[in-house]
Amino acid sequence: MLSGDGSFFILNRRKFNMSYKHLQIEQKWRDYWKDNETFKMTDDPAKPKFYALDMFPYPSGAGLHVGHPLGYIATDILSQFKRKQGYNVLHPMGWDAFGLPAEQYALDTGNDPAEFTAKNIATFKRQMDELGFSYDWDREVNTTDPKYYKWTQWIFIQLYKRGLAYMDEVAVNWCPALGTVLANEEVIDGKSERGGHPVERRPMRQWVLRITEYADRLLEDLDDLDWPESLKDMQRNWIGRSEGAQLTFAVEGSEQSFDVFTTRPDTIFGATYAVLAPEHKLVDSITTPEQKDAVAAYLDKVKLKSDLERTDLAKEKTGVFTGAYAVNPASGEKMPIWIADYVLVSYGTGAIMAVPAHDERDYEFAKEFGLPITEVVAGGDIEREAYTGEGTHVNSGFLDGLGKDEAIEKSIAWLVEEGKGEKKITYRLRDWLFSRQRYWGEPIPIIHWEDGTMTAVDESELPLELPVTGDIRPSGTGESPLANITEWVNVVDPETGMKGRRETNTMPQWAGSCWYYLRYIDPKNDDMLIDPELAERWLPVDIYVGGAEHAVLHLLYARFWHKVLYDIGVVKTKEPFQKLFNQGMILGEGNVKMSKSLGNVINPDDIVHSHGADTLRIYEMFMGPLEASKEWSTNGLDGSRKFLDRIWRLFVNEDGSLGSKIGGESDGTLDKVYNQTVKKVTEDFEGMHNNTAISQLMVFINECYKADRVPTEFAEGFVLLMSPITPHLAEELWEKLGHEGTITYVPWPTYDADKLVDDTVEIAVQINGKVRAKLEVDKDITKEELEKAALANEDVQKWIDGKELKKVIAIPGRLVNIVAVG
RNA sequence: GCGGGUGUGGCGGAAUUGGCAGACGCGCUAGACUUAGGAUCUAGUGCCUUCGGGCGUGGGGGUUCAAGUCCCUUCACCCGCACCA
Repeated sequence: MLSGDGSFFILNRRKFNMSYKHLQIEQKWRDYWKDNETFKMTDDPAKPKFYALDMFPYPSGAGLHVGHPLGYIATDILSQFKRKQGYNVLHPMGWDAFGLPAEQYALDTGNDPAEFTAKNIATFKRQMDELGFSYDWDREVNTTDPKYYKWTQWIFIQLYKRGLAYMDEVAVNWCPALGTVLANEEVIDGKSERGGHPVERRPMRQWVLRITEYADRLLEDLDDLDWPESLKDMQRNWIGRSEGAQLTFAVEGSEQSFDVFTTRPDTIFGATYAVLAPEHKLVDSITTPEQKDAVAAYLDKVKLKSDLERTDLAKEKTGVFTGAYAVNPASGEKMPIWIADYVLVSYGTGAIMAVPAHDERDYEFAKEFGLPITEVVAGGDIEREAYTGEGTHVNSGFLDGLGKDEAIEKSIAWLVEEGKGEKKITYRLRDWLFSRQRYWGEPIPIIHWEDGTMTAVDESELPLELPVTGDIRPSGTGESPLANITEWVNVVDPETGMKGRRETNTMPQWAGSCWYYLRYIDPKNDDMLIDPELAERWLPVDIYVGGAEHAVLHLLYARFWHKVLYDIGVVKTKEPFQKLFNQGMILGEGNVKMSKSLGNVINPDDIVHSHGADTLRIYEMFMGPLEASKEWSTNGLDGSRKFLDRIWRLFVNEDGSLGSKIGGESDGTLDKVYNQTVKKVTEDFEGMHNNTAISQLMVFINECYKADRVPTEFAEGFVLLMSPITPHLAEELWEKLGHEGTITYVPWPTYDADKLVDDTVEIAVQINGKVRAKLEVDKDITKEELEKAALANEDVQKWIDGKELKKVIAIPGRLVNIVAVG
């Protein structure tokens, strides 16, 4: 629509009020704010603080689309609202700028990812400015800036020093054809997304963060957070705490043994076989010579399956017998040891005791391979299916006759006594795979020495900068492209002369976003991550708004780092984000996702041009509740613009002077609706119910149109109420009302509760629950008087004539309900 | 399968503790103004109706003087997790 005949704009000039020139007005105030540094935050300890945070974006090449600003508008409204309420507001923005797309783009075009990123950031920033966001750009952070990632690296070193960062052999997606390791999302159906080459699981030495050590605290501290319950549940499920027992099984005829984890140690007498995950380290050593070939064949088959496929193809159980047996510590029976991929190496101990009578998966497997099934809990029919319900224990020796909870307790006590097991808590949460074999990320500040030791880079040498290079192609060895930059990789200890090699892995995109909310508070501090006094004043974040797609990973990782920083005394709060809000999505017309391929992406630049930034802001808030997914509607957008036109016509005459209705003292006409509006808008902004706040503002304007005049006090109050939503329009009207300078810090209007109620109220009278009449009565009427008045009413008389009155419920201020029969 | 959520006019959505369902906007209808109207202003707009009224918040049942709201049951859709021992 920006190309060609330009008819779109001609159309819109006719469609909308010509005297409300949004392009001029919006530009004028953007310039004013910039020239006067209106939104620069100066910390005033005398004021209460408010920290409104958005999830900062990845600056992609595509720029913003209309879905992006939804949450940003909401936090901006809250920020502008709080400023007027006398808060010191911290409302910053920054860039999560490391990440794969820039690296891919650089590979494709031969450009430097840093240049590409800088260009994208400039576009995002321009777009945000044009939407009138009140960010303090002096506090902008950029995760790819060495001054910023100096501290990301510093945090890594603290993790390393505390034993929370370690190296381990982890299976990764290795693509031999591309010579690189792929992220899970780059692997589709076992093939590489780029080129469709085969991908295999291959163990490599990786950095891992010990987040599991914080699992309990991450779980417990959720309780006190003001987050959506569904999101807290997602985190709880992700952490997946599970109580049970760990017990040891001896392998018959060998010195070896293996541990299993079970939540049902009480069913131990029903364990008729054991299963190891294919990757279990005992697999090789216990397999008997006769079974070697079968086991090898099975392992080959499994290796080609990705994690996803292994779970997808869940219908049929597969497995192979090792030839070895374990001994059931309770019954003394021999249990064949099998290998099957329904047991995951990454959960528990990677091995299970199978109780087919009381576990659906074990039951299926036992049926498939003809393994024995022994009932130990009565109540089901194990001929037909596994019984997982409650029941009395049978065939279980000393557990016979007990119920589930008692049996669990007693079995654990017995295991402990016999030295064969113990109580154990297991988590679904796994340690965090932290290294990436990529160029465009924070270098991990570790040096591997030729004597086999490794050390962290000295903190005084940070930041360890990412070397600029023209060649960021994969090294081909599975190492990151940094491995090719010999002058960077190779180091010599100046004191001992020992040679070493820098870690070539880089950090994942999550790293920089784990702590950015801290840096906004003290963005230019070169001596420490954050000044402790400032941290104490500004934390926790009062409101954090972002998409639900980050419900688990980002929010869990950031909480983890925050707790580590708490432990080392950097911050004084246990949690970073006290209150969190997930905004919904904006869908294209037809309720489909906006996407390039569908061609239904709406670019905010176009709307800012055609309708104005204020229209876009108010429309996105008026569409519906912030948390809901909503369909974009051009008609709805026009409606929002019409509302602004309506305001403009009320406040401004054709010749640009202050509207002729505006001015003077109140004659009482608008008192009630004005005070209601102040009350509702104030409460709604506080609770982020911006859609209903706007509807109340519309009600007020409708009433103004019906009134002869709008007193100055109400006109000014209204402009203040509008200003967080439509800041440009509000500034312009504020000026028309005769004020100089910005409206930003003008105190928020208050309401007079006495003006909210009339002297008389309308009361509905129901007969048998149906409204049959309305009464106009004094607001302070008593219950008895109300009842009398209702029964005396003509319409009511008509309805109850000849009937027996069973009961009359009269509630002053609400209604009267008369129960009559006959 | 497990966990969480949502179902209200033609459409987006409002409705404190259970107390007049449908605020506000879009759309639609009529009138006014007008050379003109996709502008503006005013009024109307849940459905049915024999004009008395009746029926209405996904369906069925219940509690209550009173249910969109509470309880039971059922259906549909959405989100997350998914062989987690």
